[in-house]
Amino acid sequence: MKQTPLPDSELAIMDLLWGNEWLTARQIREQLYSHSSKAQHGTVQRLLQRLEEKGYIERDCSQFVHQFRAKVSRQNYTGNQLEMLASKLTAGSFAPLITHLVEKSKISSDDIEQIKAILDEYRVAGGKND
Amino acid sequence: MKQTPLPDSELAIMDLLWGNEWLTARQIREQLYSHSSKAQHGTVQRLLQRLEEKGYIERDCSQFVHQFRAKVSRQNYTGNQLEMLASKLTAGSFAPLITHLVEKSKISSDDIEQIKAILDEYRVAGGKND
DNA sequence: GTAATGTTACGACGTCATGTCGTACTTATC
DNA sequence: GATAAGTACGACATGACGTCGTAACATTAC
Repeated sequence: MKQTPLPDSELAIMDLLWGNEWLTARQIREQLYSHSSKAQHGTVQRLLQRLEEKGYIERDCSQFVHQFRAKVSRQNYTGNQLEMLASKLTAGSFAPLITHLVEKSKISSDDIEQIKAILDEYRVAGGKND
Repeated sequence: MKQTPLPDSELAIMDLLWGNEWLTARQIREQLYSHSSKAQHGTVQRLLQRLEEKGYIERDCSQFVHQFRAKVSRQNYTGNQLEMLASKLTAGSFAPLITHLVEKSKISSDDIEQIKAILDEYRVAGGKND
């Protein structure tokens, strides 16, 4: 499944769906466009439709009022985007990125500890391959 | 300096400039458009112009034939893109990204060792906070 | 010096993604 | 049946991208 980057408007919807499963179009609209009480009904419907076409969400049509739920998890999406970025910019190697980020202090100490823990755990649990 | 993501055509040029400093428009054109011997002169010029406007490259106009060089390093650009991705998708934290990559074995063992080394060195040397 | 060649500068355009709305149709409620 | 709420989707304005063409200019060859 080719995961093209999502435009902001669609990502906003995914954000909601990643936080609550089974939302209706109305619920989404009320959270994203609560202000202007115009006809943005169509807008949300359109975005949902596009997200469905792309395979990012699924729809329960069993009721008259459809329900929507994320089909691709945030982790999955985020990971894929990261991968694409890395393969596009650094031939797939991440070490240079991390180096840069660490040097620029862009990674918080918290994050560093967490990442170290992750890597350690991997070594213990996973062992090597390739 | 706001680093918007570069379109593919401009990224291709950056790729060249990240590998060789001071290229001329002609050299770039010959590597990117060697085939169709049409009038893509203008294309490369245009792209170079846009890259310059965005601050990604600089131009030496002292000679009639201008020379171009990357002003933003690959590391810098890549790091920024990664940052933007993280802030957009994971509230700025990198740990989830790394987790995903490790779990999917997208990071090579080599990379893991390198990253661990980087983080260790940081802890010893830097000891920052924020 | 004039013509021919190579170069820069940039306006313009077709195409496509994005965000948006409007309208037509469908189902539920009364 | 009439009204309200919802879905389906065509349409459009805007802007980014990749591209070219042409005008203006410097350099080289005659």
